[in-house]
Amino acid sequence: MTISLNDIAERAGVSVKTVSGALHGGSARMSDDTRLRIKEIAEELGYVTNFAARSMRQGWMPLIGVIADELVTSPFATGIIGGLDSGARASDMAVFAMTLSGRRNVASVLEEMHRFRPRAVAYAAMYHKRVELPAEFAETVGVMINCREANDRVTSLVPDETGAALEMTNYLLNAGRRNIAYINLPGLLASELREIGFRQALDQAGFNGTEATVLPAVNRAIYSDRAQSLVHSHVQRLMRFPQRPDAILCGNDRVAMEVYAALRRCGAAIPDDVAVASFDNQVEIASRLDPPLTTMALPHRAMGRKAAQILLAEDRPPVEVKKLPFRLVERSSV
Amino acid sequence: MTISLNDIAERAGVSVKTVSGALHGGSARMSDDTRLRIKEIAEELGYVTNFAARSMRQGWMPLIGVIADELVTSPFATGIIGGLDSGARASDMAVFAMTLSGRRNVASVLEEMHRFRPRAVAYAAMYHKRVELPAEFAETVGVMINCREANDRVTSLVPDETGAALEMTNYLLNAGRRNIAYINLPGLLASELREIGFRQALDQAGFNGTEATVLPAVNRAIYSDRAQSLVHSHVQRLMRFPQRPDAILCGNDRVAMEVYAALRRCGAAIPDDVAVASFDNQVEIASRLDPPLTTMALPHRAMGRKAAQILLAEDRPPVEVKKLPFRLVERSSV
DNA sequence: GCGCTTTGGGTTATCGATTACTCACTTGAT
DNA sequence: ATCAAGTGAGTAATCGATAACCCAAAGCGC
Repeated sequence: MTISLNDIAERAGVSVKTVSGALHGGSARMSDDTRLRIKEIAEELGYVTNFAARSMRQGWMPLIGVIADELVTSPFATGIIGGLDSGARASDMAVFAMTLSGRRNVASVLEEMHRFRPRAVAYAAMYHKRVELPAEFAETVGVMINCREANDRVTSLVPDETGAALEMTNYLLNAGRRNIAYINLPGLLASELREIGFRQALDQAGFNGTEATVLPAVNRAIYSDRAQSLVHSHVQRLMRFPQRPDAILCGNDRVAMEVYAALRRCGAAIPDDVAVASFDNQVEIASRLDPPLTTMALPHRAMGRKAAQILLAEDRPPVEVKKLPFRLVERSSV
Repeated sequence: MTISLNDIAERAGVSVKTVSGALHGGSARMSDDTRLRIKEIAEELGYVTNFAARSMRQGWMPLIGVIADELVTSPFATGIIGGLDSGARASDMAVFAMTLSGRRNVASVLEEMHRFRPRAVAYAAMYHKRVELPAEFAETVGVMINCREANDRVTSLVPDETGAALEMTNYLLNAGRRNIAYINLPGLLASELREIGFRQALDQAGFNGTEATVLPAVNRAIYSDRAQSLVHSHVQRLMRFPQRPDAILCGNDRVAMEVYAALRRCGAAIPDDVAVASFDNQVEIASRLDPPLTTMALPHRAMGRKAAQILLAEDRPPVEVKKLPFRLVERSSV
């Protein structure tokens, strides 16, 4: 049997309310003497608050629910959940994640979640996308993380893809690179937005299109051999151009990995002959490559923390789409 | 305001107890007519069970708590949490994970967890290790996943490292390989146990030690250049041996990745000249390598599922250490 | 000395679901 | 016709923490 406030009250010879006040209500009126004595007894008996009981009165459990659209364990989830967790902990809340896997749909997972009466619920996607949320849940879900609700009826936190590409391209330009190729992953929302930023930066710098090249890598199965050979052939062709690129910007770190291999085969040195830069900062890849890859880190942790802030705010702020900045991680590939 | 049984009872003109019986108590005595009518009203009002309230009587929430010793997001966690989740769902339980990060110790995280009154608690490690659990928690934690309690006072589920190495080595022997080198990662529990299996298999096959070689890779920072060069130099030396190995068994998939690169530099073909095999089945690596890597898959999912079974069993089985078998994933590197 | 405020703490109702107990009304057997 | 068994459903207590409300004693100004 677990210890309850009642057990402590009995032992201390006071009423439950006094015990409750002593342990939780910081400002409850009582002598320091009583408070201290009660705390000691609680400690001694090994009392642990029963959140379920408390929630009967509060109406909610100190939980932030997260509906994740992939198993909560992609390398990308680390940052989101971690940020959410640190933001939640600041308000003595815990994060409770449920995964949208197999044939479970949003509606059923949300209902399952609501059985636990979380204080607030967020929806998190593993990669930047648009998500169609059934209309009746637009109010239930407080924040979309790493995704936008199809009709923007819910506050969304997404990476500022375009801004990141702008920044990274300018970084390459500032490093003296003039002939920049961009190997993209078509079909992904992130890629499309990054491409916009890339072009913007070149426009602003006064370059016209002919000096820059945008080439597609393969979208879906980036593990397959075809993808690899596609990047390889792109790189080979690029290196035979009269105006050989002096920098290659990659859609993400995986593409960069293939570009590294392709450049090595062509005998091009990184960064001396060709600088390589990329997006995501998938640490296992980026810091492992030789030379270590300069890349824009996704603001996963920041999105998580910000989400907690928004969800736990006193008054829910108006719906908006917040674009969070990437962080430039300088390694030695530029 | 959320809907309660009371609201439904009022609307249906019956008592709460009848509503409770109709919705949850499968065998409660009442006319099908009443039951159906109540269910319809519940549906219409959007009733969602309040687990907190239910738990007041049950004494626990339908939760399986997991204390994870790393952020719940290593690629290895996928299987454990996923298995746990599928096992839990079969009993209408949810998985509630908390991470042991920063300066939070087991005691404080366990207390935090107990506030939610989970039905059972498991401890999960991200890689196979021994864990020192404070004595007072040996009874609180029901199962250790992927780790063993220092004094084996708690039922543990761990991968059968030795058996896996035995099986894989025999697989190589059956494939006609006779000169097998093993490049190990010293200092890791898993590696040491695998090495035992490797030696056992050779012994059983009647080989003496001279024909097999066990070489160390670097333990900690396997991303560093030194590690890479260590493996490289091992491989180079091996390939110059009079009795050149025809197979290299690797401590894990990362080591295999480096071995691939080293072999390529030596001009050795996989698997024609040298077969390569490994452990873990880190899919992102193993299926990506060229040729795809044959490796023993860690039983993460199985451990998770088994853990749920044990935790939710009617009567807690006696403490034991269960070794779960790996699964041989045949690709084309042997 | 009287009434008024402050301090310390008790009483009791409440949140929502469950359950032991009770009760009224049918049936069916004797 | 009467009693026993069975059926359908209500009553009220309960779980643990909290909060509104109440009360007694002490301190204070006049």
